[in-house]
Amino acid sequence: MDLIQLQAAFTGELAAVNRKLRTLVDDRARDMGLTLSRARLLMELAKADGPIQSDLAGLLDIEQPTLVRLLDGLERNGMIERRAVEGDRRARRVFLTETARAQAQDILDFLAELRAGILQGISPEELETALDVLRRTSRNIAAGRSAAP
Amino acid sequence: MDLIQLQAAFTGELAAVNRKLRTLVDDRARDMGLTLSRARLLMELAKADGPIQSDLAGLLDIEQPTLVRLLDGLERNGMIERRAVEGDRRARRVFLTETARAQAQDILDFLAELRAGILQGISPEELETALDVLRRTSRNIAAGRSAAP
DNA sequence: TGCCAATCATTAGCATGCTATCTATGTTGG
DNA sequence: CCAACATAGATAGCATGCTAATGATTGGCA
Repeated sequence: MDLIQLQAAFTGELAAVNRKLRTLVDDRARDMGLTLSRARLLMELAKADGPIQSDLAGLLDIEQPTLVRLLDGLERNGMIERRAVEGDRRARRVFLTETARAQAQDILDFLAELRAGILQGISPEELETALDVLRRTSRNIAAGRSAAP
Repeated sequence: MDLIQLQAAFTGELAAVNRKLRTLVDDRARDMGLTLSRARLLMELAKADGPIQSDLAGLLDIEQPTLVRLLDGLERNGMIERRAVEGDRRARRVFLTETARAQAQDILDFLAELRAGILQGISPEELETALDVLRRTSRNIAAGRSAAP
């Protein structure tokens, strides 16, 4: 396989794994009222509760409108709440509700188990290399975006 | 970094790269009337023209309804056409139009160049390892899905 | 001080994923 | 032979991504 084909195979497989991963999580976590994106958001709040929405979007690396809809869903589910910020009437802080806080550890455990399952048989060294490749790809994409706007 | 954290970082970065990649392609290819998904479809047809829709969905590893909408869009753009199959009135074959066929090589070149750009500085060995990790992850997910339905 | 640009959240509208269902057609076994 | 099952495509409806545009505040500078 030459480099061109290898690169094509890599990007193709990247997209495929992503679709499968999302489908798997959405399927497995439906009972908990979760999806992959929602779980990521809750994990972030479990680490640091109470960010304002624009900071949270930055942490999750998604755009604000995407976050707004995620929050709308989680708020309807009673898993998060938005609270006013004193001193800035534009902004709102996001907090886990008590219910969600009680579930948070279960969700984290569930996700860790799921990850261990789908990555079983892959050595730490291989994983480290793959992670490094992904990170450099991320940086290359970011550089390419800003270079030719 | 212990294994648990490594696994979490890997799946997180996987999702992030995917989002960025899709955004990049959608941005860069807009002029050509393309998105990442549409380009994948056209590439497949450039390799082998005229599959019936369900086979094409299998090749692209997406579900039939997803394919139907992709085809609807490409058909509106005049890039593909659906033709009746003699001997089976349920099925339809998908072909590139002449216009799209003329563009196909440009699109393939464009994508190859884009891939080379975002993967620059990554050695074939690293890429091979990363690809292998992705493929094994895919298989693990597939196995997990069928194991506990 | 008072206006204008930046910031925060939201809404609207498009593109892709998915599952669940529907219609039409084909195939097969009793 | 025809009823039941299988297969092809399409439709509906949900969840997430995005960009563009709106509305409400805020803050800074002439």
